[in-house]
Amino acid sequence: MPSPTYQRIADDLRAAIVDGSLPPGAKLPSRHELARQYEVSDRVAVEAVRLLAAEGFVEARSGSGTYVRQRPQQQRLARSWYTDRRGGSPFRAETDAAGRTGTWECSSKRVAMTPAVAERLGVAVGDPGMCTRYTFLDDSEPVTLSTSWEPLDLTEGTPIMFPEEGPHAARGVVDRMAVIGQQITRTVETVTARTALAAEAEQLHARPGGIVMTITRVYHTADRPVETADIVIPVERYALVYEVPVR
Amino acid sequence: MPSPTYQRIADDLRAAIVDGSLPPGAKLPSRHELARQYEVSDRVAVEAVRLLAAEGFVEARSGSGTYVRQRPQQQRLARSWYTDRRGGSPFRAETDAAGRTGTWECSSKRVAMTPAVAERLGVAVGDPGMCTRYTFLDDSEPVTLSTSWEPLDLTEGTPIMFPEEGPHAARGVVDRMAVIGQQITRTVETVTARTALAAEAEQLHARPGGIVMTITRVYHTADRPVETADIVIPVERYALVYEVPVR
DNA sequence: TCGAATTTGTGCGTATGTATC
DNA sequence: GGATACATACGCACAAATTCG
Repeated sequence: MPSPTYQRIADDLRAAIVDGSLPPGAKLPSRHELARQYEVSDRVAVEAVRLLAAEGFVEARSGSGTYVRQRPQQQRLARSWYTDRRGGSPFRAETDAAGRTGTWECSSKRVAMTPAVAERLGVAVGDPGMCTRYTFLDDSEPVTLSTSWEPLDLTEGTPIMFPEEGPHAARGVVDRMAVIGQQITRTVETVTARTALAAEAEQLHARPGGIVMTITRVYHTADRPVETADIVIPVERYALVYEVPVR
Repeated sequence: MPSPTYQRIADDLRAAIVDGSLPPGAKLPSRHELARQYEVSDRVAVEAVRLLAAEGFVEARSGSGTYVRQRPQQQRLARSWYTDRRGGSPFRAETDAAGRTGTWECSSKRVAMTPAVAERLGVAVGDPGMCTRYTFLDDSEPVTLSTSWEPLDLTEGTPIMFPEEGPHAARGVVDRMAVIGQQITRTVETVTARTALAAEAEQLHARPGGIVMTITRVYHTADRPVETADIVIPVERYALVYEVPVR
């Protein structure tokens, strides 16, 4: 079976973009022009271009034209073994090093552990936990969403019970846990990717349908998991960098 | 400005899928049904469903219906500090541990270093290099593509010049470089994600437009970078797991 | 086995609105 | 303001796959 026409047109244009004959910023033929060249109806050309837009290869500007997307300079988000060496939060250390201004907003509330989170933390479903939602901002632009859970059987009644209140606020998890004698020794990060949900796209000022990477992070002491988080990062603006010692 | 209707319909369905009211395998209303429910034309319902299909939430079967996709069990691809402790290739160690059968195909050729690769390896553009393309198979299913470059000023004339020939074939890069006295001490992996190119989708037996993670890997000795690779992994089947010591 | 009904995939022509130049 | 270009929407038509009596 032959590919449908709109696929064939999209394939032609995609190939031209990938091999550089349509460089970033170049303007695609208008859909009238495409329809004429391929001898198809206007609508078919629309479908072809819409497909490329959904794939992120081009960006349509109403009234102006459709252009090959500039791949915006990705910032690097280091997640290496050495990032937590100094005090403060890893995110702040990151942006400071790059000469940018990292801030965040958050809110915490008590929750009952859901099955997925309970399993990661090795606690029972329904156990009490502290759930904190963060939005990280880089020069006022939202760049990362994070939802974290800590088991209250560890932190209840301690000065670090609320991650962002009291004398130990705004430090990283590693430092905060150290205050109550929990020495975090390792973190396991599971990285995958998917398209952004509508709510996430809005919060991150990202394209709806844009790709996000998700990190499922679990901090461990020698004895047990003590914190877990779901982290959402738009691929448009950030790449993850892992530096790993060998042997 | 209000969202277009087809977006609103897609948002409703997407939310229902994410919160579980439309579980994996569930059948979506047909486009006639959707058009009736939302009091829109047939075409608008088609666009809404097409959007969800492009995002990978649903799968349409012609003549039957449109169904919420089963998320196939993601395999985990460990990229931790300890993976290279034993001999052989990391990929083989991985599949062996999971009780599966890892094999691969590859071909090597001499190339002149391109600017992007030359920069990673700290050599001059146009310097001679050995470029090897791998397709990794897991129980005969292609799961990872990798293109690797090694500078020939290091390996020319040595027994490891061709990665997959001679007495040291089919070992990992770390072991092979050790043969010529290059002790690899660390690797830097930059992780990002994008939609698959048509050729990649075909090679990986993946959905065209499906999401792949890409890893740009550089192996370093204490002195210099000695190998770099571009690795492409379909998100459908694999998640990356980084285990990172803290402090 | 056949055929009718259903459902998706694709395509055409048209219309209206809005953004850009 | 006018020409151009994209965004959305309507309605219709037919092919191909599937389902089911």
